[in-house]
Amino acid sequence: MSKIRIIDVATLANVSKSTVSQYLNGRFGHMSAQTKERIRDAVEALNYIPNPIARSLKSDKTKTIGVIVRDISGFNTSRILRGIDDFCKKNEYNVLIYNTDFDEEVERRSLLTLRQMRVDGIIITSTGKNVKLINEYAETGFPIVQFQLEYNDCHTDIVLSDDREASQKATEYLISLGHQRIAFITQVFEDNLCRSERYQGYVNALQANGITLDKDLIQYWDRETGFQQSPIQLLETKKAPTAFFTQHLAITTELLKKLNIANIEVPEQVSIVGFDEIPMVEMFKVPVTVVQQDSYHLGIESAKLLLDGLMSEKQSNEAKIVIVPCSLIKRSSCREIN
Amino acid sequence: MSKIRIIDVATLANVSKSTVSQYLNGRFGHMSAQTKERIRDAVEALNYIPNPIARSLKSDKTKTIGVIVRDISGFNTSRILRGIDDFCKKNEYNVLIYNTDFDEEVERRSLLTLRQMRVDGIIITSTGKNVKLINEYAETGFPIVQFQLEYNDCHTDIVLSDDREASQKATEYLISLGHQRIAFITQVFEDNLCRSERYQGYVNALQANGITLDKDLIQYWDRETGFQQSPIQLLETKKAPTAFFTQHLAITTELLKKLNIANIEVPEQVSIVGFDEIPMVEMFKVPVTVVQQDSYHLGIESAKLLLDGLMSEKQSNEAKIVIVPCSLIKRSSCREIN
DNA sequence: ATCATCAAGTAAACCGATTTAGTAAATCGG
DNA sequence: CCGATTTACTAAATCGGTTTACTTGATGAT
Repeated sequence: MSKIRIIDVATLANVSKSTVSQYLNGRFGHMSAQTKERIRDAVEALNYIPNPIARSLKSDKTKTIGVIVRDISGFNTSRILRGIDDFCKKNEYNVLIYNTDFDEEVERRSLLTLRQMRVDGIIITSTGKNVKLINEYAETGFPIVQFQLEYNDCHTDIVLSDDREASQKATEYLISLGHQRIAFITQVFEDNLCRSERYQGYVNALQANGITLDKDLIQYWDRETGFQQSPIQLLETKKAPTAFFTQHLAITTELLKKLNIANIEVPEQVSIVGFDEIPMVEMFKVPVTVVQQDSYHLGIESAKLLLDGLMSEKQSNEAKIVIVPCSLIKRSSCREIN
Repeated sequence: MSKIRIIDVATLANVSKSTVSQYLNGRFGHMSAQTKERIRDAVEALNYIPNPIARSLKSDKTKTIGVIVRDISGFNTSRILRGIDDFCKKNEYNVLIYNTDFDEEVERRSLLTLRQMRVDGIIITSTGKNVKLINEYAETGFPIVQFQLEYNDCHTDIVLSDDREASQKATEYLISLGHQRIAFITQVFEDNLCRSERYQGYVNALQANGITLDKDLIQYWDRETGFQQSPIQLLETKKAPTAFFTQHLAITTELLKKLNIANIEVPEQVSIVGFDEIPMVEMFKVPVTVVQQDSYHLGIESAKLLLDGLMSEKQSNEAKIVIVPCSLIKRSSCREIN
């Protein structure tokens, strides 16, 4: 394999390696047309490709970015990564992926390691526990982009789904079907940016339609402890909701299971809208209507934001925000009520 | 960030950079205990970490491997990648992922690019169209591991699922439930290693149980053209199968859809076993019994095989094969018949 | 004819490590 | 006590490029 070095090209073309280097970097100012041609021929003849490592050493650029995610094999994450990768490869950047599994210490080490590896920039969806380090990176001019941000105090460029808007639209859709009592089931959203945004969207939709917010319909769910109040019980109260708006894939599926066990029919007895697309939903007993985040685009936009910064010399010092719209995928889990 | 070089450490410790380099590489043979200590302190004090790029340039090792897959966001693929990545990170190797989308030209370019990038080895699940190039790599001593191999003429190390065994077990399971007429629905399997293996497993199971193979029950399916013969029609023939054994996730789901439309109850009217786990199956109307490939382990074993080769100097010249067992996940899509 | 300018190209330093070949001082054997 | 060996360490070459500063010969202006 390619053991050909710049010196071999130089020798064959009868010039110095400096000149070949100039040629390779498109600086033809200081060479005659013939020289240029001879070098071109030599490069071709030897099938020469510059050693990127040697290049990196001198230039201190690796044409590689780091991406820190929770789990590469997540349904959304893998799509986001695909977007990031597609955009990077198109621009001849490589991508180094680091998994954190939500572990803040692993995240910290990943940040450190990636800089030691001399990546040109980092895209991260963080645990929110390394805010200081991340902001420090950003402030010292190291290019860093965050997506799916879950906390507030952020000094970096960010890419987000249009959570509030999407949540509002979804709620309004239910309202348009006649639903007035819509349960909003969420993980705790204090200090969590996108969850708060979704809550805001829900509240806005109610307000815009003159429906007063009933705190009893705001229900919490937690991965460990499950539902704060059993949704089945909730349906038995006299102020029972006619629809559920669930804020997480896991919430949607758990709810579905519980309803199934309790023999409550969807959408006949209750309607459901979920946040986040569910793999294989169309195979479910009741395909459920969801807000779909455009994960692939989230990836593309993150990469774009980062590489734009890398490729245009002058960096603006104010943090940029890119919002990616979501879409409401209507399936058969909602019905119109009178 | 870390602008500290080996020379800074050397200066602080009052030795030459050669000695520091020796120290860093654990060759303490030629230095006194005090010197060693002074260097240790200096490294610590400056928080020095060697520049991996400079290292790579001299050593011609990048501590990075390339992985070529069809699509990073596939359900199985993403898990395999996670396995590969976990093993590599544990051994301080980095992973560069290339997606091919089944495109042989993209695959060829990925192979070329990865070598130009000087990766230390490659793990690939190939389209089967670049056999020559891959074998050429292997024969020139470049470390390369293939997994989920779909063709036969292979000169590299490989990691495979135990397709034949798993298929046999699954078929025997159906037989043990009393099924004698089991339809085997597959993509064309000529020239395709794992598909042929699965077919063999099926045939073996029948044979071992004294059931004669009925060619009419071998049905082909194709992504473009769908089922060779409608499964519904097949069920109406007088030699109808009592069970389906589907060889691909897409076949399983398409079959399920068709049966649903035709109002054929599973498992009451027909039993089903699928090959490959299906995301969210437990949410299906009928959770289906499947052969599950242990994707994560497939990844681990691939990485292990490659890194073992990289880390132990002497490479054996005969290609190694690692087989990873599958498991049969029993759900409610099969019933016992008399 | 003479000095300045410019075009075309090169030698050498540099990036930050590793490795080889070598040196000075201490130790050892006889 | 002298040459040989060992110990502890270093100078310089090397990896394969990029970049800077310099050279040379030709052209142009006066």
